[in-house]
Amino acid sequence: MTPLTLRQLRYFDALARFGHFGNAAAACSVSQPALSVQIKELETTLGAPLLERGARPLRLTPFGITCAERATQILQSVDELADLARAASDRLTGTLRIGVIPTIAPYLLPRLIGLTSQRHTGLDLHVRETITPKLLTELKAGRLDTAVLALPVDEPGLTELPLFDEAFVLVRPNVDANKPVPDREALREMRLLLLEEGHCFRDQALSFCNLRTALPRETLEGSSLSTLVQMVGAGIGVTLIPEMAVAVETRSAEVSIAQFNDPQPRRQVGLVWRQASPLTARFRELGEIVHEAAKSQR
Amino acid sequence: MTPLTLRQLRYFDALARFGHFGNAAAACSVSQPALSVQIKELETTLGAPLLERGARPLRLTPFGITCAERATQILQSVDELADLARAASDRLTGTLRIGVIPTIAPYLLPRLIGLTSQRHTGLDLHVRETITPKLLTELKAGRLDTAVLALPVDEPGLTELPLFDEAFVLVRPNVDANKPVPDREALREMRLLLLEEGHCFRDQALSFCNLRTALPRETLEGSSLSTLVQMVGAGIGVTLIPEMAVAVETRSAEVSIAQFNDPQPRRQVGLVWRQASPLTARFRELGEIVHEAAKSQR
DNA sequence: CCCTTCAATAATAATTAATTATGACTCCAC
DNA sequence: GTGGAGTCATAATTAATTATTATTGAAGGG
Repeated sequence: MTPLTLRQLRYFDALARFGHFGNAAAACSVSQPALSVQIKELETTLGAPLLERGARPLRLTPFGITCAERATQILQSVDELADLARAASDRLTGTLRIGVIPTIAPYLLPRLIGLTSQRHTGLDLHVRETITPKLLTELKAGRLDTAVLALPVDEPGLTELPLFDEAFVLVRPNVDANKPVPDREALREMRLLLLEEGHCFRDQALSFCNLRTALPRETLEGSSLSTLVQMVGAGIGVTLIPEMAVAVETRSAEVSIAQFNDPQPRRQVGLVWRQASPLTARFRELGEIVHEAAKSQR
Repeated sequence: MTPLTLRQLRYFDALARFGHFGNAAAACSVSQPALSVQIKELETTLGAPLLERGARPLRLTPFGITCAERATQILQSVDELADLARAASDRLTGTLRIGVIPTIAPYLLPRLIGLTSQRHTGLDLHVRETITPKLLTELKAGRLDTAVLALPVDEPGLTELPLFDEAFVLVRPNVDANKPVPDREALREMRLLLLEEGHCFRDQALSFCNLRTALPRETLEGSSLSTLVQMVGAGIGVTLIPEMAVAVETRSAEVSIAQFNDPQPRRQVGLVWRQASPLTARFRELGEIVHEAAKSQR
């Protein structure tokens, strides 16, 4: 009887996540037959079918579901073993999979990558940019090592390290530059441009205005801060952006920036990782570097 | 970079336990160089030394000790996975979602649940009672594992297992007990009580009378066989019920039961499941039990 | 010292897993 | 139902990994 291999568990884990042989194989960087064969091997070894052949969309058997959960857990343990090894070395080396939310990534990453490549030769940063809930899912599943996002996230099993606070500033057309800065009530009467659903920055902006949801009449949604600022430049409305975005975003748009009077809207940016990760000390080190990279943008 | 393998962990686990390459290799049924090479591979992959070379007796590095513990734990999880598979495939256990049509459910289930709870401790039956089309939809969507209903269903992708045949009997008021049994033509002239639209039993009864739809003038619809029999008892008309319902339904009603002369109306009861389901063998086993449970009602 | 023991290395054989090519089956649209 | 796209399984072959045996180098004990 052939022994169980980690390779089989890796392929099966991918298959369970993608629900598709071809995509799972691509994710594992192998051909589809290679994955097919290994899955069948795994079924033979375990002596029980993992999925219903010939059913589409792909369906796992009850045992398959159990097995996939267990496989994921085993693979995570194995990854931690590798982390453990890295933690034993005294520097930040190897591959580090880091997630960053879209309202931070473009302003932080260029400088962050610059800093780490200077000081930490041997560190290979893999960056994933997406919204907070997805980052947290990936993090907990062990597909990311750490993430830079707005605190608090308040998830059990995750450690948060606050790095710095930053204010949100008002972006309005140049023609409005000399008008008085609106307070939160006045802001509610203006056409406020926001990021689309799912971005934490959107929620923070809304909460500053004491709104729970957007007022459909008065808002317009964009997929990046850059888009929003361009629209402001075209006179369509006003928007908020974090301080770290100011330098980049005002470079190519005819807009005026204004600080709010107290109470200023703010967000806290921090680093998050799995509490159980053996790389905790390395993450704190990384936090320093992220902080430094962000500082130069503000 | 070569990936971590379970084989490496197995060898290293043995090495840590025996403290001796030769003995560890023997325990793994491989030659000493084979183990040596794999251990070195593991060290390369992890990027840290696991043991102090050139020391005798063999000494693990601090990281090696941690690693050995973790390896043992991982190997244990993998073994558990194999156990899980055996438990899953050995007998009919776990949760089984079964659908039953309303003209079978009340007569089959009490005894079926009795039998399974006796013989298959560990089997958790989830029952859903509804009409055939809905059962088939649920089945194909994977929200049911199997269903007991009247055959044929003739759906692609589903397997049918005939279990038994049963006749329909005539239910009429006690005062009619000594009248001759009507044939199908005579039945058309009587006031025939039927289940409401959607029940396959209704269609089977109509088809016996050579009718495609009910004659509105002469029929009355009920939502359960029990209701129909009660109405017969009140002298409102006559109805048909399957044999398995006789014992239960005549207990509390003043009605008389009569067998039809040939050709008798009949239905075939069977079990249906997704062709692709790996539980086929278990379903056949379940079929036996359903058959037995039904037998005792007839 | 020499001898024994142990682990590493080298050359080669065996095994395992990959690739490409192809076939079968399902689902959908016409 | 017929044709086509999509999806997974299978087959033949090649590439890779892992094993074996034979041998060497290094350490410790008489």
